[in-house]
Amino acid sequence: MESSELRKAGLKVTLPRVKILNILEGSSSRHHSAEDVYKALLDSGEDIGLATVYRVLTQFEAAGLVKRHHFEGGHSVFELYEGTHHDHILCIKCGRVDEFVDDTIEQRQKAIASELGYEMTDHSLYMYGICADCRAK
Amino acid sequence: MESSELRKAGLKVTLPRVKILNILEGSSSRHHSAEDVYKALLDSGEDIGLATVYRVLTQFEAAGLVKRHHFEGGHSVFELYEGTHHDHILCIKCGRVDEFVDDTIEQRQKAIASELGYEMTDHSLYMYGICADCRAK
DNA sequence: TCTGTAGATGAAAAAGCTTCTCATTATTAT
DNA sequence: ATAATAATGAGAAGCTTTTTCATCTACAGA
Ligand SMILES: [Mn+2]
Ligand SMILES: [Mn+2]
Ligand SMILES: [Zn+2]
Ligand SMILES: [Zn+2]
Repeated sequence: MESSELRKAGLKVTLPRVKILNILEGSSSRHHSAEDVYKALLDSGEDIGLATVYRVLTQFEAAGLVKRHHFEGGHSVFELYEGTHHDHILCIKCGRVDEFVDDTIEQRQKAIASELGYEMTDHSLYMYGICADCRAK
Repeated sequence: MESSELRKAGLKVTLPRVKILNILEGSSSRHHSAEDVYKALLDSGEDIGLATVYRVLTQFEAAGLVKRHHFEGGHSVFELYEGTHHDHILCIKCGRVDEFVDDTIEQRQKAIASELGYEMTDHSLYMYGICADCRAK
């Protein structure tokens, strides 16, 4: 149930927060812009402001419920955080997104940060290309 | 001489383009926002519009003279393209930027893209952390 | 060197995403 | 149920970037 997740995160259980969490959990796609979420709310008849969507997503991020990404093009996309890091590869033709984890890359990143004197706090790896479907024309 | 670089790129040799290239080539820092470049122009007494700065940087990118990056926070930064790819690690305290290349990571990226059925066209890896200086307080 | 024209520029407006403000409303502890 | 506190919605505003359009410039050709 969503209420407990929200309470656990120290957030009051309000209708906008429940509805937004519903959308993030119940959607077939995993990566949503704020606008996506807003439109889904409108479609399901909810009258929730765009400002609230941004506020709530930012709060969810701060609470660790969602992860924010900056895919090419600038604007933010959000996805439910399931406790494990992964990276992304995007099709520049159709927008398809695939996820992956590679231990070799993860380890090299740590090593490089350390060699350069950094204590790493975060990293983001995005790859762009043309997916098999799009290449098949 | 800058004029030949511009001509080689198929761009007319105009004062704004020469001045902007000067700034990119003659600056101690390698990574500049459009605003940075604009301020540098103002400081050197040039009266060049911000719109022109954006236009020229975008043209330079299209011509392969500069590479555009999207560091965390959304806005674009530009650097002269010297013919070789590299990745970046940024200090979240002081803004310091270090560059690196790691063949292991590059190869794994290619392999992963291929495993997932993609023909890779681009990739970007940014790491964030706290640099040695900033950790030393 | 002069000239015509395609292309470049500057100023201002507009676009697109995101945040802020503030009056109103909802939640929750008591 | 009440009071205190936090959340919401609408719209304004903020920021970076792009577009528009009238004016100006570079440069190929005469
Ligand atoms: Mn993902
Ligand atoms: Mn660089
Ligand atoms: Zn595709
Ligand atoms: Zn630092």
